[in-house]
Order: sequence, then structure tokens, then C-alpha cells
Amino acid sequence: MLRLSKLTDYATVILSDMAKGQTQVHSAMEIAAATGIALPTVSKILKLLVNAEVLISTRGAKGGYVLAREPGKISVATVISALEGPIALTECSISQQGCEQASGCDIRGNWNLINQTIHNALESVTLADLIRPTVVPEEVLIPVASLYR
Amino acid sequence: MLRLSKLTDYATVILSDMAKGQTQVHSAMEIAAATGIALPTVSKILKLLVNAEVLISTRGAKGGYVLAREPGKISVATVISALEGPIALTECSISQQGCEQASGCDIRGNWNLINQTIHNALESVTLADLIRPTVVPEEVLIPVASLYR
DNA sequence: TTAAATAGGACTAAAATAGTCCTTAATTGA
DNA sequence: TCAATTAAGGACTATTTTAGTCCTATTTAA
Repeated sequence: MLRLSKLTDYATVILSDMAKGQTQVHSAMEIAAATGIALPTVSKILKLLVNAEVLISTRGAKGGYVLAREPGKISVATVISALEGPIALTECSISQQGCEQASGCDIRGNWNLINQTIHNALESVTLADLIRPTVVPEEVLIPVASLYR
Repeated sequence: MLRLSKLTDYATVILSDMAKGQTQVHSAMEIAAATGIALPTVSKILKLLVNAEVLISTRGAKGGYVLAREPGKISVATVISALEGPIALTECSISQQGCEQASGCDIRGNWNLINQTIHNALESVTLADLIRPTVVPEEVLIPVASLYR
């Protein structure tokens, strides 16, 4: 289904919530309450986002989480790889040594191209875009095909 | 990791093999031998591709599988959805009724936009492109951002 | 010093995926 | 007509991944 994991989905909801809110610092508990996601799960996600430097945390009383930079500078690609690791559709695009199916597999290069395109697409959308009211586009550009012709 | 399932990966290998081969009809056994993928697994994949009308099968002695149309008319998107169902990054983009997180989730529309873009990217690449020698592009176009500005 | 927070990691449960196998149906050719 | 060959369909098992929980340690404000 080529889908994001639930955790990644939650992460976008959490980040949107944080980006929209007036207050700067949000505790894990506040966020759990605001989004309806269970506290331990929220916690887990926030930790991953801190590791990826999407959020900055402060411990102790009055501590919590803050966006590390403006919503417009946090891309969807960053969020996805924070939760799921590198964005790559195929196994062999991640590891350098390729796969065992090496015989007869010269399609790797082309997969890389597709990965790159999708990565760019996700890189170009930011948190700021996500919280913006929905836009219905007239026309959607198709980029990949042009690379081949 | 936003990755394709192994079966989908195999499917592209199998289809590339079929598209490149001289012969028209390939039995499951031939394909298993050519690709190194276990026969029962190959079989499973071929059945799914027949259901999705990517392949046409004939039973009986001298039977086997043939591409349903030219490689240039079989898109990667078609192959992916044959194996994994509809291409959609988020759960709520598939079911119409949305999710329980409905409160505070007005980012759905924007996700749909992203899904659409990725779908288009995958739609624009065909089997013919995959078996073509790798092209290293000068520049990769970024389509999604333009939708927001 | 106490209460409120996060950090880190271990652990369990649930779900999805991969892979196998068996029985039935169709086709060809001897 | 019969035997061999090949796909269809579905059930089943094993494995892996993902989701979710919980515990203990650490940090900070009041």
C-alpha cells in the first residue's frame, strides 16, 4: 500500500498541533490530551523527533518540547525519515552492496531515480504547508517521465 | 522507511525479466529459474499480476504468462497497486470516513495532494523505463511545492 | 528537597508480510 | 481417451515489523 506507519502519521498530527498552538513549549502530557494519542506513544514519537533535531527538549519542571525551527523549514521528508529511517522504496537503494538478485537486476539505477523524485516531492512540502487550508490545484505536474525522454 | 514490500520488488524484477526476454510465453518455473526467486513465491506474484491485468495467463501444457500489453504501457504505479493495493501514504486517504483523530486533523486535504503527486510520479514511469539503461539526470524537477505557492 | 518533566531502553502484544503447500481446473499431445 | 503439464484458488504457517507499554534514571524549577 506504500503507506506511512501509524507513528509517522501521528507525528505529523502532533507537529501540526504544535505549530498551530499559541504556546511555545508543550509537554508530552499536553500533547497527548490535545491529540487523543496515548501518552507513552506520544512520548516515543517526541523522543524520535528530538533525535532528528526536529524538536528541542528541556527537562525538569516547566520543561517540554519546542519546534527546533519555523514550520516552513521542517519538511515532510525530514519527519518521515525521523520516524522510519531513510526514504527509499527498495532495499537495494539503501545498502551499497546491492542484493543477491544481482543477476538480471539492472533496474537499480532507475529505482534510485524514482526514489530521488519522491524524496524531492516530500522534501518540498513543509509543516507550514500541512497546516495551511487545503488547496485544490488546477493541474498536477508530472516530473519523472521527463527524465527519460 | 517508506519502502515497497519484497513481493513488489520481486514483481518488478520478474516483469523486467519478461519484458527483456525474447520469448513471449514464460512459465512460472522458467521465471523462477531465471530470477532465482522460489517457485511458490513467483507463482503467488504472477497470480496477483494476472488479477491486475498486467499479465495474461494460459493454462495447460505449453501454457504460461505473457505481458498483457507493451512494457511502455505498464506503469510502476500499476505494478505497485497490483501487489499492495491502492497507493496512499496515509490511512485516512483510503477510507472515505476519515479517522478517529478527526478533531484537530485538518491536514488530510494536504496529504491527499502529496499522495496524488507521488502517484503521478509512479504513474509516469513504465516497465520500459525500468529496463532502459540508467540515465543520470542533470536536474530533478520538484513539483509539489509549486502547488502551494 | 520535592514535584514535574524528559531520556533511554527493555519488553510485550498485535498485525502485516513472506513464504509454502495442497487441491482443482484447463490444455496439449500422444 | 489418457497422461503430462501448467495455472487457479485458497488455506496455512512462520517470520518480521510495528505498535504500544512500562520502568528506572536524570534534569530542572520552585
